[in-house]
Formats: sequence, C-alpha cells, structure tokens
Amino acid sequence: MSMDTGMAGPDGLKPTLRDVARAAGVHLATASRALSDSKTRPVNPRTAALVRRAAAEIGYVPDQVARSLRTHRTPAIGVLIPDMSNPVMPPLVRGAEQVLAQHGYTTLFADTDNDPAAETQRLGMLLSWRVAGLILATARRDQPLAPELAQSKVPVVLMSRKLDATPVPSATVDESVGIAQALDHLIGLGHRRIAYLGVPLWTSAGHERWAAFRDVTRARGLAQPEHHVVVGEGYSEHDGEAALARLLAGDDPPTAVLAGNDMMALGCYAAIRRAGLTCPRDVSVVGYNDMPLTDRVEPPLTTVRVPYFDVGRQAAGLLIEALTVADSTDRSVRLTPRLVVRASTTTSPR
Amino acid sequence: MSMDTGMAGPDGLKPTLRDVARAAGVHLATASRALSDSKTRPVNPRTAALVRRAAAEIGYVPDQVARSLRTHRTPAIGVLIPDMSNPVMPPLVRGAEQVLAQHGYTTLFADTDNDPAAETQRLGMLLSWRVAGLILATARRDQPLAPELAQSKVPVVLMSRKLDATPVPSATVDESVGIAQALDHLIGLGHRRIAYLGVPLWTSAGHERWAAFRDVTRARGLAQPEHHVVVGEGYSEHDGEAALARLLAGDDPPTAVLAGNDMMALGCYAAIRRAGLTCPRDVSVVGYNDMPLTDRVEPPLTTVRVPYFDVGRQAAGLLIEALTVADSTDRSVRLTPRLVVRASTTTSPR
DNA sequence: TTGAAAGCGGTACCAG
DNA sequence: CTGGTACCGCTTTCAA
Repeated sequence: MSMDTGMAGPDGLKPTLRDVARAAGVHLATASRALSDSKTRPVNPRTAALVRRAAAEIGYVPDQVARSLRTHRTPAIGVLIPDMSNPVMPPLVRGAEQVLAQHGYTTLFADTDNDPAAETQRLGMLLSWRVAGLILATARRDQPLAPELAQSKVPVVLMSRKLDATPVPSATVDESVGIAQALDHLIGLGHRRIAYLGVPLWTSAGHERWAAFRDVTRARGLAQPEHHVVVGEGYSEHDGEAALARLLAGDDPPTAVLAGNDMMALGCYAAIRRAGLTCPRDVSVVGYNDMPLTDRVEPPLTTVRVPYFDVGRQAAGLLIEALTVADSTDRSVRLTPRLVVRASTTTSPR
Repeated sequence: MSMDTGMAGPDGLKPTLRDVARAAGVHLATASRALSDSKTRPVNPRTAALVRRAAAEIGYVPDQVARSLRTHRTPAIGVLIPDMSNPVMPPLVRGAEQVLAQHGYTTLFADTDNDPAAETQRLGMLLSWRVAGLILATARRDQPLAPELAQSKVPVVLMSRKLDATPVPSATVDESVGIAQALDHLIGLGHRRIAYLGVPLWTSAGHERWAAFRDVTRARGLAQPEHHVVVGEGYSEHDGEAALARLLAGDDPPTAVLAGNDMMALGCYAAIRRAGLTCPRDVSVVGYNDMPLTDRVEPPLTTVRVPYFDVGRQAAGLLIEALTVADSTDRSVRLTPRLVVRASTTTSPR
C-alpha cells in the first residue's frame, strides 16, 4: 500500500523516465532533456551520457502515448484503404508506409472493405487517436469528405483519388495520358472501331479514364458509336466478358477494346474466345494498371502501367509537407502512366 | 500568440470532456461515466442522455491517447509485414485487420521491406506506442524473437510463420498436407522422377514444405535423387527457371516439378519452353499459393491453394484471445491448404 | 545547467 | 447516483 502505486520497479512494469532518472541519479526533467537532446535546452554532455547509458541498461522505451498527450503531437498517420485485395492497393500502401516511417510516423492502417459503415467506424477510430494526418484511398469522386473530417482540422491527402467539389491535396495519375497512349497505339495499328469498357465512374480515376476516352477519340476524329462506350457498376472479369460479348454479337463489333482495368481486359479474352474469335488477330485488347502476371497470360496483355508505389510515396510526401511546412499551399501531385505494349494488340483486321 | 496555446475553446481546438461536461451542466467525472457507460458505475439514464446529446452537438471525440495513458490499455495492435508486394501478404493483413477492428483495435501497420534494420526501427516505433499486442509475419524460423520483445510482456502471435526454438502462438498452414496432396496427385499421374524447387528454408513454411517433400517421397517409396531437390536463397521466377533448366539439361531430367511458390513454377514454364519441351506434355508443374491469375496463365497452373485470409483472421483471433482470456494457454492454429488441379499437370510421358 | 512543478485529457477511487 | 480529486508518463515553463 505504500510502494506499489506508481512503482515501476526494476522487474515490475515497464521502466519509465523516473526509473531512468533514479538510476542515473538525476532529476526526472534532466533525464527527459538528456534523452530528447532538445536544441533549446542544453544538457551537460557527461550527464546526458550518464542518462542514456542508464536508459539503455534498464531497457527504457519512451511512452509515445504520454508524450503525445503532453505535446499534442501524435506522430501517427491514418491510412484508409477500400480493399487490400485490389492489386493496386499494396504498392500504394507500401509506398506510403515507407515514406511515413522514414519521417518517424507510425501508420494506422484500416481496410474498409468498401463498406461505408466500416469506413465510418474506422475513421472514428483513427480520429480518436488524434492522428496527425490522414491518407484516404477510399474517396468517392461525387461524395463530400466525411463531415467528421471536414470540421476537424486534420490534414487530409487523397491517394489515387480526387474529389469533384472539394479541393483536397492528392497524389494521382494523369489518366488522360494513359488513355491517349493506349488509343494512339490502337489507332496507329489501324483500328477505328474501338470500344471502351470502363470501370465505374464513382472513382475519379474511372471518371477521368472515361472522359479521356471520349475526348481523345473525338480529338482524333473517330466517330465513336455511343454503344461502344460501356460503363457500369461492375469492374470484374465477368463484367468485362459480358460487356464485350454483347458488342461482339452486335451489328458493328469493335476491332479493338480498351478496358478500364486488367481484370476486365482478361474478361474480354474470354468473350473473344467464346465468340469463336482470336485475340489479337480478330480483336485487340488493352488493359489498365499492369497488375502482376498480366505479362504471363495468353496473349501477354498490352496495358497501361501505373506507378502506384510512387503515388503512395507522393501522397505521404504531400502529407508530411503539409505537416511540417507552414504555408503548405494545397498542392497536388500528378504522376504519369505509360503504355506497355505486349501481344494482345495488333493491326486491325479491316 | 494569445489563443493558440492550450486553448480548447468552443470554436478553437478539439472539444474535450470538460467542454462536454460544461455544455451538459454536469461534472467532468459524470460526463466520463455517462459516455463510457461502464457497468460498474451507474449513471442516471436522463443524465446520460443529456451528456450524450451535448457530446454529439459539440462534436466531441474522446481522446484515445489520454485514455490509454490513464488506463494503461492501448487498443492497438502492431502488424509487421516483410513485404506487402508479396502476393500472400494482402489477404493476411486484410484478414487480421478485419478481426482486430471488429474487436475495437486499431492496426498499426509496418512494412519492413525484408530489411532487419527497418524491422528494428519499426518494432521500436510500435513498442513505444505501447501496443497491446503484436502480429509478426516477419519471423525467421532460425532466429530468436527480437530481444526487445522477449523481455517485454507484449503478447505476440506469428502469422504464417513459426519459430524453431521459441514456442510462440501462431496461425499457420499445414504445409505437409499441401505437399502430400501435390505429390500424390503427381504420383497418381504416373510420375516417379519428381523434382522439388523450393523456397528458402529460413521461413518455417519453406522449411516445412521441404521437409514434407522429403518425408512424403520417402513414404511413397520414391527414390529421390538428391540433386532433384534444390533449395537456394532465391524464390523468384528467375530462380525457378534457372534451377529447372539445370535439371532438364542433366542426365535424368524429372518428368514433374513441384515448386515452392507460384512464381518459381512460372519460371519452370520458361525453362521447359526454352528446353524445347512442352508443359505439361513433357514436364508437369505444380505451384504453391495459388496467387491471382495463376489460373489464367498458359497452361493454367495446378497449385496449392492456401487460405491466407483465414490465416490472418485466426492470427488476430489468437491475439485477441490472449488479450482477453486470462489463462490463454499458448495455443496455435493450423489451417489446411488444398490442391487445385488445373492444366499444368498430366500423365507422365514414360 | 539542473531542480521544481504544472498540467495534457481522461479514469477511477472516494466521499457525499 | 454525482462531485471532488489524485494521478498515468512525459514535456516544458520558471527559478535557482
């Protein structure tokens, strides 16, 4: 009842700064300064060494929780991901985590499983931790930022996403470049009837790819029949297959297809095969994202390679900047994708 | 210079419990109890409602940092991953995060990039947060647990890994089942000269697969020439290709290959092609992990499907159990993989 | 350069 | 059932 209260004994609980101070024979405050060699408060080098040695000996690990409470600075960043099994996510997260850790930040990870309820729950979790900033890969183009975020002052950066209405800093990819490269490649091969099987428009990337397809085809003077542009709610292999199957059964089947992602492109392979045709001889196919193994399918997929790892790094970089630099104008970063030509595209049959 | 210090004004910084109490016209302590309706301390329902409404109105979010400091309970779990771009990792992480979040825990994520230095750094980070527990997917079979962990009392669970010496709870897969199924499949097809191109032995999974291969071949009475079992430091597609190329150029080339992972199996495809042979006609190939798109390569890969998502869920479950149940015997969980037969295997040519 | 002391935002024990 | 209050572990003024 006398020595068990705050008692962080040598072999009891985790050693605290007090234990270090006692072991080094200095005052608590001195120990603090010695360990966090603050430029502002000088400490006698010999004392500092003493303290540091004592700390090491008793295995002292500073308590980030206590520190955060006191300083109001929480070196932790929340990262919200819609679905980690989407192959574009791992490199994004990996890039972000790498940069964050480099700067001393801990990554608070949350996978929302594309579920709004889960997203709200996770967001509350992260916010209650008083994270210094947030990286969102979950934003939907047409939806506002969660109200909790809007009013809280936590800096937010969007990763591989953008918002229509609200200007939030973001690291994204210039989709129009990817689409233009893909289209010009096909056009160069003589294709004129090019279909677009897009991913849903509720992500900024999906919307931009779709818009770019329309813009570029128009700019190149391609009279694109409306029904050759199909964008639905799905983005799976099956969605790609179904969409192309319909077009191939129609009056004026396309000679080439640009898919909104690689899985849909692979679905096109199936549709082509099922129609008794061959890719690329009868129909050329271009994918998007260059996910792993797309170079190993048959035929190897021509696709747009997107530097997601760098997008992740940049997103983290933007956030760090917003956290450190004072005036940090709301900057955004845009990276450039690149078409990778493989064997799923060839000259137009007609 | 005057209102930026600790000022938690109504429209200034984040509202605290004090603001809530004031708004509701009750005492700080009462507000605390009302919001965390603890079973032990009864609160008048009307008061509670009052407080909750006030909290909602001023947008109060409890400070997890302050709470943790006081309670010594930190609802956060550190998850250490060797490399998120390894296709087995995303489902593992996703599964773990899902369960952790379900139980109110925040996931502190760290990717060590397979770098020991980074691992130490990340571990320190997580430990300084006083995480309630740790999930490690980085453990190397033959290495002891990091000393920081050994002495700290933080519960640890290994995910998809095990340790030789130290008994640490783990969620893993019964590799011997996967290997046995693969081998029996090949043996059933008439193969007798079966090579094993393994992943490195420093993961428990790698070691177990290798050991299982030896055990099962012996048990089935297959006289396996030593040089048909090749295990090196690499596990890439190229490593698989090189290894098999060597065997195919030798005296007694195998008629079938069991690879330690899918990428190596795909490397085998290349080696076979390059040797002027055909898979599966001349050489059958079996992979391991069933990573995405292995069903779309040519020929579709026969491989062992491993339930990594569930392994992740189980790992988190074990940790939760250790955190809640008192006696929590150091349990471990072992899931069962399953061979998926596709087109890269067929009857032995001789 | 170091010691003393005041909290950060909560929780929980104690008294009323 | 509610009010008062001592802290959790650390940083940071203010004095000495």
